[in-house]
Amino acid sequence: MSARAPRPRFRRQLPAERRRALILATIKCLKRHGHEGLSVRTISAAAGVSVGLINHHFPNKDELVAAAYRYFNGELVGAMLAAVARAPDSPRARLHAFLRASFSPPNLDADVLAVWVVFWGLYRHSRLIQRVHHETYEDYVRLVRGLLAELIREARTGATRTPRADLRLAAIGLTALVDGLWLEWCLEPGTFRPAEAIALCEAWVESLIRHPR
Amino acid sequence: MSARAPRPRFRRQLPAERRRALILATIKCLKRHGHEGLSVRTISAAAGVSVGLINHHFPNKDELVAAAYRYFNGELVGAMLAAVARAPDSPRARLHAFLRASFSPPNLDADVLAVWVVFWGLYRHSRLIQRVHHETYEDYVRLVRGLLAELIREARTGATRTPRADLRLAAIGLTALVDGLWLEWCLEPGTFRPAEAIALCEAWVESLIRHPR
DNA sequence: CCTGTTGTTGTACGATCGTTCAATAACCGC
DNA sequence: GCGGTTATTGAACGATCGTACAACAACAGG
Repeated sequence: MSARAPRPRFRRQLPAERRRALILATIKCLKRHGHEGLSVRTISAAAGVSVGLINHHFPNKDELVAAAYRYFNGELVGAMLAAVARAPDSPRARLHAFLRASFSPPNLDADVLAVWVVFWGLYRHSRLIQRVHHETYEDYVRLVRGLLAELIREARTGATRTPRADLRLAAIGLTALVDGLWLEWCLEPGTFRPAEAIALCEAWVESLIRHPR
Repeated sequence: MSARAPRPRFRRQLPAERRRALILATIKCLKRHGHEGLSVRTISAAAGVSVGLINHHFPNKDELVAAAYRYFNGELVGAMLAAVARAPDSPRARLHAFLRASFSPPNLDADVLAVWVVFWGLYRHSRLIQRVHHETYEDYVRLVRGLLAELIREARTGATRTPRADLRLAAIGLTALVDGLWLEWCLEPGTFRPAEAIALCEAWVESLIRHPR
């Protein structure tokens, strides 16, 4: 009665699944340990696999990190687009939905900032990261510009003329304000509430439309 | 005729001087190589000294990095305070001087951002960096709040009442706008000119004072 | 049940990391 | 000039890094 139960020591998975699991583990390590979490041993341990598996699914560590960056970026932009798409069909409601999504979990999180900081640090010295950035950031800029363009177009139906240049500067300013507030909150969550950040942004846009320069 | 010229192989320096040189070398490496520049070998090579000297003047690498952070922070805040002090004695002139200093070299520099990014990345996991941050950042916040308080006090001499809460939110918003624009410019210097950033900030403050919420 | 494919393991390697420490030599005071 | 102080050097250590690779084993198709 050799009731052998040779439970398999590991489970084979399709490359796509394993790649995704490794990407998720990379982000988890980044959140937990920052830049120090970016080692193949830390990541493979978090994924519950051996060290060598990373180089089986990715040509090298940099490619894994770049894939994680692409995934992270895509999640953010996707959440923003989805939030805007769910909003009522009015320029103000869409902007509000965008701001609400910007200043709520899972984006408004010190862990998320920690991940961004690491990616920013890699940006200057990694062609891969630069390429991923340019591929994904454009969608975000287009979204912000689109939201503002709607609002300005709506306001322009009146008598006030609004020159083209305003849209460019407005988008730059709104992006800066959102990013700056987001950064500030993540660094020191106690100093203001998310609702106040949204109010600040909406007030800025409002004054921009009512008193164009 | 033994015209021996036994030129000394190195020059002894006072600990204070050497420490300063090592701090400057650390910042230089951070600018040039980012997080990868943070190794005792890279730093000592940049300073033109041997590896062992770092541990003679600093108990360990983390203390050197923290000292570099303190120096870097001090330089920034010092430059801001000096710029404001040099300005004409009017609230608007002082704010303008602050903004001009924020959006000019040496602060407005992608290299400087690279250094900040590394320090931000260390912030969460290093008690030393956290302590230095709290010791130095307070001066900066006090400066911004002071500038805004002057402006609001001046505006309040009229009939409009301006509740206390506005100063807090105003400082938060201005800091966010400045930091966000600064970050944006360093990441992509081509999209707008420093003068436009200053104009955006001043317009924001202006609308804040004229139309308090 | 056997066989081929290939996802997975774990060791090994060379490089680099931060730190230690004995030896060295530059400079000051006599 | 001659010691004494100590800033400075450079080799050595153990730990950890990313990658390569041969051996193993899980699963599918016959």
